[in-house]
Amino acid sequence: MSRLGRQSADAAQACEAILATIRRIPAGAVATYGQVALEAGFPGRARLVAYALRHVPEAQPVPWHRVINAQGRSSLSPGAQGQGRQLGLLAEEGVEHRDGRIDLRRFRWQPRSDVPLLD
DNA sequence: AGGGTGACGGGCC
DNA sequence: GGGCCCGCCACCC
Repeated sequence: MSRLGRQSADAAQACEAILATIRRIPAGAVATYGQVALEAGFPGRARLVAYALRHVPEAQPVPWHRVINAQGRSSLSPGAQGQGRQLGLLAEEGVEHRDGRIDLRRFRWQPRSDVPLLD
């Protein structure tokens, strides 16, 4: 198992579900922590997403930079290694920001909402 | 066994 | 718009 440190089997399983959800976020879109939690089956547990993200090995193919907070901002520490890095990666994917703020109305990931529900 | 700490968020004011 | 408070809960002293 990819057990990071010592964490409960429960938490490890939750993290996997969360990372799997994050992998579904397409380039050019972003999702909030709360949104990922909900989509992964853990409504109201945004902090669990933060926890999962904190422990993602860099080598792993998880688009961590596509997860931002509900204010449309990076929750990483200010600086080139934190917010700058995340905003840079997002910019490469076409996600624009004004003074570090991303317009969620434009770039929020909308899982399967594109499915036309014809009446 | 307690208390503190978060890559959070919603509700209020 | 911004700030505060409180719920959340896994982990770490």
